[in-house]
Amino acid sequence: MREPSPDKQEAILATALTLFTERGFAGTPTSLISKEAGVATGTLFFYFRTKEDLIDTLYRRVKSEAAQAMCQGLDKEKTAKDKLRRLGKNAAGWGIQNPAKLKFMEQFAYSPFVSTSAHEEGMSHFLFLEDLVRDGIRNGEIRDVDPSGLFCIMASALSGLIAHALLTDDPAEREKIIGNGLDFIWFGMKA
Amino acid sequence: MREPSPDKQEAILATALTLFTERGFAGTPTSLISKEAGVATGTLFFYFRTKEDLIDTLYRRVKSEAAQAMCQGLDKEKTAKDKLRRLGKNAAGWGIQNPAKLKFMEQFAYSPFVSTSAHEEGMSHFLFLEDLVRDGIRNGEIRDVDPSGLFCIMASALSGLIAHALLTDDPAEREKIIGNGLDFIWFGMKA
DNA sequence: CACCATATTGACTGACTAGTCAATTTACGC
DNA sequence: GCGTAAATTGACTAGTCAGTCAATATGGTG
Repeated sequence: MREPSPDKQEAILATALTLFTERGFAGTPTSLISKEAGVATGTLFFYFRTKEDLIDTLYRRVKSEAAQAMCQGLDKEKTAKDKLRRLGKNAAGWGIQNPAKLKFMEQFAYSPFVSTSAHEEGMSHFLFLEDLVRDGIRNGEIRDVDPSGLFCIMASALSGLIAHALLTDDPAEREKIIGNGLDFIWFGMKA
Repeated sequence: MREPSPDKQEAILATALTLFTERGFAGTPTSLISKEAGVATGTLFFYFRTKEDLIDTLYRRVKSEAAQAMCQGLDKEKTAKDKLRRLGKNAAGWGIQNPAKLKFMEQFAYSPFVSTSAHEEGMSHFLFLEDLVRDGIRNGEIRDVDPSGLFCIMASALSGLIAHALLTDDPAEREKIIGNGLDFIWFGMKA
C-alpha cells in the first residue's frame, strides 16, 4: 500500500491560491498550477477530479478559516456591542494578515466558477452572526429592524472597511481606520 | 461610402451584457455573443478590437449610466443628509430596475479581465461623492473622520443593501428594507 | 526480499476559442 | 445606374487548455 501524500495536495492548494489571486481564475491553467507546485499534471487530477473541484475545495477552506478566525474569543464578551466589536476586530485582523486569501474570497465570491453548494456552505459558517444580531435586538441593545437585513449591510460595510484599511501600510493609521469603521457600523445598528 | 451601424454595435453590447451576467466572462465565447446578436464573428471584431475591448466598453458604459442615475436631482437637496438619502434612493432604485447591469458590475468589479484604466475611469464617476461627504463634515452634519474612509464604507454598505433588497419581490417590503438601510448608513455617519 | 496496491508521471488528445482575411454585400455620392 | 469605400460575412488558423491513460516509481506488508 501507499498513502496519499498530504504534502502534494497542500502544495497544489497553496500554489493555486497564489496564482488565482495574481492572475484570476480563467487566467490560471491547471498546467501552470501543477508546474509551479512541482507536480505532474496527472497528480493534480488525482487529488481533484476537475479544476472546478480544486476551486471549490480552496473556497471552502478559506471561507471556513476566515469564519474560525472571526469567532476567536467571542464568547468571552458579554454585550452585543462588545461581541460585535471583537468580531469586527478579528475580521479586520485576519483580512490584513491574509490579504491573498481575502482577495481570493472577494474575487470569487460572485464568480460563476464557484459552485452553488460551495457558496451555501460558505455562508453557513456565518449564520451564527445573525443570531448574535437577533440577541442584541431582544435585549434592546440593537435597533429593532429585520436582523438579516442588518446583518447583510453590516457584512458589506465590514468588507469595505477592511479593503480600505489595507490601502495603508502604517499600523497606527490602520488601527484608526478600523476603529472609525467599527464606530460607523455600531452607530448604524444600536438602538 | 457606408456608415457604421449603431444597431449592430448596440446589439452586440446588449447581448454581451446578458450572456456575461448569465454565464460569466470566461464562460462566454465571442462566437456565442455574435451568434446570439445575429451578427457574424468578424463583425464583432470590426467594432471591438478584442474581447477585452468589448468588456471594457461595456464596463465603462454601465458604470457611467449608474453614476448618472445616482446624481438625478441631487442638486435639488439642501443638506448633506438629504443629499445622501436621495443618492441612496437613486442608487437602490437603479439597481432594482437594472439587476443585470448591477450583477455585471458586481461580478466584474474585481475581475482581472477589466483593465486598470477602465477601473479608474469607473471610479472617477463617483469622486464627487467624496466631496459631498467632505462638505457635510465642514458644516458639522457629518462626523469628522477621514472622508475617503467614510465614503468607502458607505459605498460598500449601500451595495450590500441593494443586494439584500433585491431578494424580495414585494415593493412595499423593499421600500422598508431600503429605508432601514439608509437609516443605518446615516446613523453611522452623522455627527 | 518480493509482492502489490497505490501514487505519480508526462506525452497526448479532443474540444474549443480569439482573432484573421479574402470574398461579398451594402448604401451613398455622382 | 455606376463606382467606390466601407460594412459584413464565415470558413479558417494557430494556439490553448482540461482532462486521460499507459507506463513507471514508491513504499508498506508479510
